[in-house]
Amino acid sequence: MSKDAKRTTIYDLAKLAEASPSAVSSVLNGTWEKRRISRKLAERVMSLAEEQGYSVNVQASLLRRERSNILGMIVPKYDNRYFGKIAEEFEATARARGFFPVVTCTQRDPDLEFEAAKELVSYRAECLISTGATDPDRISAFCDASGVQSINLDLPGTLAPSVISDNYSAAQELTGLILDRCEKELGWSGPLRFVGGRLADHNTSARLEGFLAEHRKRGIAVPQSYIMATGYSAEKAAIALADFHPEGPAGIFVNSTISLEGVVRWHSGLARGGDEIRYGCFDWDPFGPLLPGNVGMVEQDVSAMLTRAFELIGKTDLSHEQVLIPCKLWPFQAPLARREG
Amino acid sequence: MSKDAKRTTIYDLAKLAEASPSAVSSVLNGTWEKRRISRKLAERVMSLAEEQGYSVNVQASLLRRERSNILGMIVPKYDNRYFGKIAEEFEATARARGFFPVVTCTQRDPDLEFEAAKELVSYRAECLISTGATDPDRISAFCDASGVQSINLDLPGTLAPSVISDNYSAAQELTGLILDRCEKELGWSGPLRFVGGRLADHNTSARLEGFLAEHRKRGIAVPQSYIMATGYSAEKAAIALADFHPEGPAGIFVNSTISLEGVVRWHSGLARGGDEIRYGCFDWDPFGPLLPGNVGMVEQDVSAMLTRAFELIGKTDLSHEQVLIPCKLWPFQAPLARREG
DNA sequence: GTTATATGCTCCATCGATTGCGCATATGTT
DNA sequence: AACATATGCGCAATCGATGGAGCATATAAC
Repeated sequence: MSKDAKRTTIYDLAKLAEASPSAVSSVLNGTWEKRRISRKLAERVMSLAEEQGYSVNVQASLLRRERSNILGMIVPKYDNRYFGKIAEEFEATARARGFFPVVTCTQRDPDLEFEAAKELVSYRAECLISTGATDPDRISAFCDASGVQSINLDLPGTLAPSVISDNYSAAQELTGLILDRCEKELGWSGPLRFVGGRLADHNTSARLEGFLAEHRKRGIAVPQSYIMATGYSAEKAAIALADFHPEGPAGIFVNSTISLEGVVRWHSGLARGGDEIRYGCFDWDPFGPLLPGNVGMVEQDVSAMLTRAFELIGKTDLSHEQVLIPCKLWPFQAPLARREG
Repeated sequence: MSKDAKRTTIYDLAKLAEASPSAVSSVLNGTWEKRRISRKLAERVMSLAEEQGYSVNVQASLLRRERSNILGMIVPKYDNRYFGKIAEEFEATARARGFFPVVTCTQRDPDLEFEAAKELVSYRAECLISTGATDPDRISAFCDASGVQSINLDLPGTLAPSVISDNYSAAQELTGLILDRCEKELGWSGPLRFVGGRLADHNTSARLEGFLAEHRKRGIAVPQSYIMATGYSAEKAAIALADFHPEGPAGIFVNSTISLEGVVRWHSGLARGGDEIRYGCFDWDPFGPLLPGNVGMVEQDVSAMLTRAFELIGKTDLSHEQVLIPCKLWPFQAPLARREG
């Protein structure tokens, strides 16, 4: 069975079953009742297929029907829970709806993103979801020219509908939480510092706006130097903070878990122990609640985002609007008083 | 350009270029010099293709050449850095070698694993790499019957070559590290507890052997009740430890970051503060070094594993042996003495 | 007994790209 | 002038599956 150089085709099965290839084909793709094939022949063919280890040649099948069933997704990285969850849920949902999901990871590299998109278009994907793409419009334009639907997730574009988190509101809430906790636990009232992300990036700028709005609401001025959007890198966050040796209380709004790594590294290295530091992070990680000084995290609602994105698939009359999905804010308890234990 | 219901084909381009479809095809797939097509025609075709936004129909192309260029990979989850890195590096390496990587995440579900494998075989993948598959032999047997090569990564099987971490040695080293640190910092000499993983699982049992070997070497007996292989879940690890209220020093060997979450949750909730607890984890996470009590972690050498796996692709004369890849042990510094600061 | 209707299956063109073979025309050789 | 070789390209079969159209035979209706 495993010796055949060539794989079993419907023609082989047809010979064995003494039937025509079209009968075999219709049995195997489930249209045999519509095509009035007898149950007897159908069963013969199916058991032969089983026996011979037959599996359709998808390439041939897809060539003939003009549908690929492929759903493509581009994600920048797999190095945090957010994108990991997106990929997992996307695959599960796609499969549940009869699609073949193909997820590809493009390392935040605009050219790689575009190459991957082109590849997925070559495979005649039904729809391409660009997640956190650095240049979503370039991808949408290309997809458009090839008649492939595209949808933006996480970062918005102007040439396709976009499903994104409500960064502004959640950032404002998180800022409020950190300020409240600083007030309550340290008797100190800001302003906070903003660490991580890229200002050119839509999400970062929306979060910064929320951050500033909450300060404004409370009548707190934020010095320019407090905004440290150092990119998505633990090192850069740690370096940006390296010269910061707080003498008194301080608070930080951390943008993404990757920056959080840098902040926590800095924090744990503080000579004075950093007991008077409070921070919160716009992103979720299961180790977050265990980090000293962390007052809360924002978790983006991946399920809701994907649900909305899937609703858009196949729709053609789309206005290219942004769909905003609220986030969940997880406040953490004040740390157990270790020192007094 | 975006109005065409049908996508541009080589026949359309042939008409526009006043040439034959075969000439167009050879220009577009790079064989035109071998086929003695003039540079002049080639350039005309290429610019027309660009202009028309042409992209090959991979389905048709792959049907004709009997090569798919698809490299499939099955991973159980994207919820930790290990599998995330595997997926990322697999994709990058595959792309660099001219393959089209398709990674699919199967939620540790044996049936889903098998379905995904069947799907990839239908796509005529050149080779399927099963990572951490719960039932790798079932997949290998199926692939074998269809003439598709299969390779096991992370967990070994008997029907295909397997590239796995040297769990035994690394576990023994990690056990030694934890015991040493308990000795040095707490003046206590074990035995340690073993938390997380599944005993039926090859990796867990190899790690447990290394764990026991190191104890044996030091003449330390490990009570049966100290082995708590509660599965891959933070909750279960936390529950298993819930009744454990150490009065004196204690040490834990934690199997995987997912279990580590549970251990750390338990640890941070200890009434006495858990200052006399030391643990280490067989797995890597960037927040690890920042967790109090964590003396070190084992990082599996993803690059080396994938390099070896890629070397096996296309080889047919394979003995189905296991290739062992050494891990890296990262010892962490003793925590800065916060309390005395 | 003749005309509908149902049943069960086959024939064949088709999807788009690839490639062995071969036919012209151009250039070189003696 | 006659022949050899090189250049440039087209023809047509092929990969495997699909599905509209149609052909027998069987059963029902009148």
